[in-house]
Amino acid sequence: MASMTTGNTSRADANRRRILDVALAELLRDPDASMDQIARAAGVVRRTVYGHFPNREALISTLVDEAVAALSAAHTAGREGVRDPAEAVARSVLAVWEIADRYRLLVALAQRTVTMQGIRERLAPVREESVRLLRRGLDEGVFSSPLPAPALAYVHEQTLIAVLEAVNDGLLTAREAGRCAAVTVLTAAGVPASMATELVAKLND
Amino acid sequence: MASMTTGNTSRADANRRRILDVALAELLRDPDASMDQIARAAGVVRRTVYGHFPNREALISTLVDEAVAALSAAHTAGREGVRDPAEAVARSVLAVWEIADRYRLLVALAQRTVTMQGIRERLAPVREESVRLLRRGLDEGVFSSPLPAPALAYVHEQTLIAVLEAVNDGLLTAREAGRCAAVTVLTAAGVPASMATELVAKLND
DNA sequence: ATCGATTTGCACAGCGCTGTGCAACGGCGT
DNA sequence: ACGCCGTTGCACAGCGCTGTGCAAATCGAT
Repeated sequence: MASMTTGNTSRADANRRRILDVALAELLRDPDASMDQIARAAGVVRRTVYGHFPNREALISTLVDEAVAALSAAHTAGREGVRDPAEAVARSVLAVWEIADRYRLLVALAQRTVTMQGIRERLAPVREESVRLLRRGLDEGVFSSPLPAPALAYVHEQTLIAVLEAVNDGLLTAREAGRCAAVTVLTAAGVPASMATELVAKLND
Repeated sequence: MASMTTGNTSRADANRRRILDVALAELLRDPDASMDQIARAAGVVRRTVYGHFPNREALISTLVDEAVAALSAAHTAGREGVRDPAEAVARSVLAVWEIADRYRLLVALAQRTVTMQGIRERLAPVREESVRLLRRGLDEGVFSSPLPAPALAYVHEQTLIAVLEAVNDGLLTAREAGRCAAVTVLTAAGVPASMATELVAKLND
């Protein structure tokens, strides 16, 4: 058991991975899910989870780190080498959509003051990038909103969450949802609906 | 103490009212705030709260009932006798804005599976009205969105939350925020930005 | 079959929260 | 000054969760 923290057997690794995956799903369902709920959902006993993570916070922290990394990558990949802010936002949304569940967890956890304040800090860089992009769009007149860029970023974020929830409730198929989300985010930013749909349609080749 | 639940002394009533008000604020800050936190924030001992409400759920339930009533009233008042869906939505948003904090609590609690599932039920009627209004706007071509009406309702809701949070973070003054929220909701629904700003400006006389 | 790594089962102490009982204390009107 | 009603302080049992210790069982590979 001592080497579980350092050494790497395939068995232990697989379990650790599965615990993390299940924990993501479980925390998505209930942000205050207990270690026992997570363990049982992973087909494992509570004591085993403590073999892989010293405490609850460490588990969540690992999850958050992975999510932030994925989000950051998606966000960056979406907007690199793109001049048009609208297109950058659209690409970014489509990219983030691929890791929607992890994004959702981040937002859900960031809202709870209890869970962690460190999340906001770890999330800050990618949020700032988002704000910069929106501000550029606002300045160039591509976007149009009475809201300042940081506030628009909140709208951007919550819009994604809203569409996510719609998919969750079966109101939308997962396939069309990504494009819908992109179009909605753009129109919320003040891009004419026709222009937004056309742009997003073009991105899917 | 027995008559605290039935009889009405001014003292007890004032306390009860203050407990409810403080509980609203406290639960807004942390949806899982303990009875002790709420009591102390209200300048009262925990035992006293149990004198007014038999248990935690009863307290929250009262809060929810009040909030649903206020929301329902605001929502109805906003759209009665208005033919244009866009104007109805705008008026509704402005009306809801007056009870923003209670609305926020409702949404926050509705998201937690733990707290109550009854909230969704009590919230369902007003949500359905919202969906109907959005659907009418979609059908009449006033709104334009790739999203079906129920999904658009989610976007509507989360957009309000986003602007609320922006105000909370000092990115917006409370005065301008209402109109900003209305404009943003409309543009998210596909109403051209210029038309949305003009309409909302007109509503403030 | 055996060894080492891993998981399990159980027991435990500790913490914070809920809800209740009860006696004492407070203000306020008469 | 008295009585009423609300409030307080304290004590208590119960619950669920966390994190840890330890011995037994189990799995995988040699």
